[in-house]
Amino acid sequence: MANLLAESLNPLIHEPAPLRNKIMNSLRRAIETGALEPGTRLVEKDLCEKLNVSRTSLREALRQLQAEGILTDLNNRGLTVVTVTRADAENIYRIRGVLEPLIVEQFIENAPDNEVKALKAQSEVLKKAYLSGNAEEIVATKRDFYDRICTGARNPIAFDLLKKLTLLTSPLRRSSVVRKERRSQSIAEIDAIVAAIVNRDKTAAKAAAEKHVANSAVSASSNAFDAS
Amino acid sequence: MANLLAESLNPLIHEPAPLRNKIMNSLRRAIETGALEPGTRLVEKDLCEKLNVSRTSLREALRQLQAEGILTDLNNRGLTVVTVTRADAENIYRIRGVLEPLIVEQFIENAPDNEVKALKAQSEVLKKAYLSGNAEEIVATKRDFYDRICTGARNPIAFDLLKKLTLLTSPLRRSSVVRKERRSQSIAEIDAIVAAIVNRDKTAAKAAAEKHVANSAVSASSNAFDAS
DNA sequence: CCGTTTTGTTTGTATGACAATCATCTGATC
DNA sequence: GATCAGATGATTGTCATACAAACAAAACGG
Repeated sequence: MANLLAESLNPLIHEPAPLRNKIMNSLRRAIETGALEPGTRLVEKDLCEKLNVSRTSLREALRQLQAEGILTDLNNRGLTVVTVTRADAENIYRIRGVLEPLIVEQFIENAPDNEVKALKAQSEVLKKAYLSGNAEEIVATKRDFYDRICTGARNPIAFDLLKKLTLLTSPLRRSSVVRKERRSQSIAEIDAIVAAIVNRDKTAAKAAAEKHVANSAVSASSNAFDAS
Repeated sequence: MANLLAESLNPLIHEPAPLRNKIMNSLRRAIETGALEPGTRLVEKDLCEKLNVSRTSLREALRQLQAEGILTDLNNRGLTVVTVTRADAENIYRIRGVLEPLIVEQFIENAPDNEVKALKAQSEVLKKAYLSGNAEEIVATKRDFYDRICTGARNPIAFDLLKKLTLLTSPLRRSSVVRKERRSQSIAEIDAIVAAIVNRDKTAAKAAAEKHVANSAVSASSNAFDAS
């Protein structure tokens, strides 16, 4: 019980993170969850009051998010949550379509056996999560899965890029996890990736990763743009 | 003469860009040219005095550059110009090795004939620049060449990523242009890319682009890390 | 109803202030 | 002379306030 308590308190106690980082995380999460929809205008004074921070700190956080591409400049009239057009989405998925195979390739090159094993285990957890139906659990588990691959690939720069890119399309993907057909498809695709990784088969793994991205793309895209 | 004068004054006259953007550009250029070497600590007060700006604006610019990865956090002790390790450099070139072929592919898909023609023309200019020997001219011309490809590819997001990635490795590449062997090699590689593009041959163009990145990688890497 | 002026809102920039943190120097003690 | 504690200083993090500039919307006059 002491463990549980410590675990739940640790993140909050004596958080030495600069305030602007907390602000960034807060805003990022809000965008990720849809609390801040694309196109929403961000008025500094309002945010200051809601977050209870000074304009100075808030603006620094905004600049950082702006540089990440999540917020976009609106003339001289402040910032808005970026609206990802269909063309943007296609471009993002094209990029992911080459970055994720690269990550998988580097995972095969650099990850020791125990990490491969752990990845396989995590893929089983993910499979169960897909079947269980809990959307939040799916998202969390999938994130863990991806983190393992990216960390194992020993390419933090690509990891960073992918995080930013996926955040950009999070508004598109939000409702996409729910669809049952896509779920079983995802399971098969992930199985293929993991299987190829276990065999240390780069070509197959890259192909599987690319296919997975391509399918995610049509799923997210049809979800966000075709629906009327 | 009026033209020359206007050209050199234009960037300064009535620039409605926010001050922080000017600061960013100034710092970026300083890093690019080596005036600010990797590892240099950035002290806010000093920079304020040198640039004649307030700490508020400066800090916002710093946050933005930090988000771009050019500046890195040093504990709680301010910012430094990022030092690209050998591993980092390899990773960056791996990423460029998949992004640049993608861009070339999208150029073939999306660029109209007149842009292809203009690109070919620009490649001739670049070739001449390589032979002339003027380092600054080479860099400027090459940048123009790249800009054309990236713009023609209609993928501004990838363009943006590439700009940031290449800026990161600019300290490595700086002395690399000078070497004569690399120059003639570059000419051949770029010719191959352009030729494939003119033929609208995706496979060949991607292969040529990948090869070009790979060769740049060994050149920059041997230059920066192997030399003692 | 349209064009102009006024007003209000919001961002951009600057200044001054203070707390917190970390580095370095200093001095006392053994 | 070495080591440790405390004093000192430099630097960042955060805040409140102020004002100019740009822009939007409302008010006004024709």
